[in-house]
Amino acid sequence: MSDLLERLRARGWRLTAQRRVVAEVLNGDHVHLTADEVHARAGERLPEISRATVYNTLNELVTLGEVLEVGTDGRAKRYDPNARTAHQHLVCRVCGTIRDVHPDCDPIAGLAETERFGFDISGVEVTFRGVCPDCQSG
Amino acid sequence: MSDLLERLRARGWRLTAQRRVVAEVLNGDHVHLTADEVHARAGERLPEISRATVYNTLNELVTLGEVLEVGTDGRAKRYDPNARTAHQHLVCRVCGTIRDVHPDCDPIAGLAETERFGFDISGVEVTFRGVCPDCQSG
DNA sequence: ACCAAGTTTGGACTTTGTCCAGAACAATAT
DNA sequence: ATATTGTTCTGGACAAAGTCCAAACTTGGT
Repeated sequence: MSDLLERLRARGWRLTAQRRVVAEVLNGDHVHLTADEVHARAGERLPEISRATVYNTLNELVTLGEVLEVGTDGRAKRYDPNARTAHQHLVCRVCGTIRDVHPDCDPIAGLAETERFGFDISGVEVTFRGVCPDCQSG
Repeated sequence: MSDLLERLRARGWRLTAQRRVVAEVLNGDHVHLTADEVHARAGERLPEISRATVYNTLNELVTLGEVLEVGTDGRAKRYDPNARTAHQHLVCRVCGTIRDVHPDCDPIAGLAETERFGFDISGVEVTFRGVCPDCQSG
């Protein structure tokens, strides 16, 4: 459960009609829409919303840390509202479906000191690649 | 050492002048050029090479499995000739520098059966994010 | 030398995303 | 209620990254 609106309201973020529909459209589990999909779905509820506003809002949400940008495998960025629980992604090589998965352990711990090249490491992204059940039969 | 040309010759890949310069330009350790950088450098040696050819060649190399596409954090894709040794990437959040790092263990093993959603998993990409020594002083 | 197959070219096109100036919209003060 | 001020939204122009395509060119085999 990600309750994005809840969190935004709690932060005192100015909630306009446009921002509300963007947040509503993004909310949920295993949701990973592209900016264009967000624009299309937001447009169903608020026909006049502009692409620029969708992009601006998504970027603000990312900056706030309430939404994650994920797994551009060459195509458009996708946005994941589930930014509060550490998780990784499992992506179907055929159809592009994304599932959230939850690691047992912290992958940062697996990186030896000698392999850090003096970097100050702040995060890690793990993307598992595979073929989903639907695409295996094809 | 990645010896890309060596490997390509061994596979009997038709080695034209254009393909040769692309492969030469890519060769090395910790090399992660964008398609545009490859085009620019290839152009120094073979001025008439076209962008389309560079893209075609890079995509073929990726398909062959001799080169990896990496870490488009919103910017252009980068190409890594070191596709034969399992390794992961460490990316500077400030300047975008990429270093290759070598994990101790196979991260796929860390994904529980119940978290696989029926996928047939074939690979994993791990990207560590941080700030490199040069950018820490800034 | 000729043919067939594979490669390269350059330009047009598509997709994804940013930028900007002006219009519209809150929220607050008068 | 009205004016003021700062923020947000809009739509269109723009830019970057990459794909597509038909025509021209190479290459290897006979």
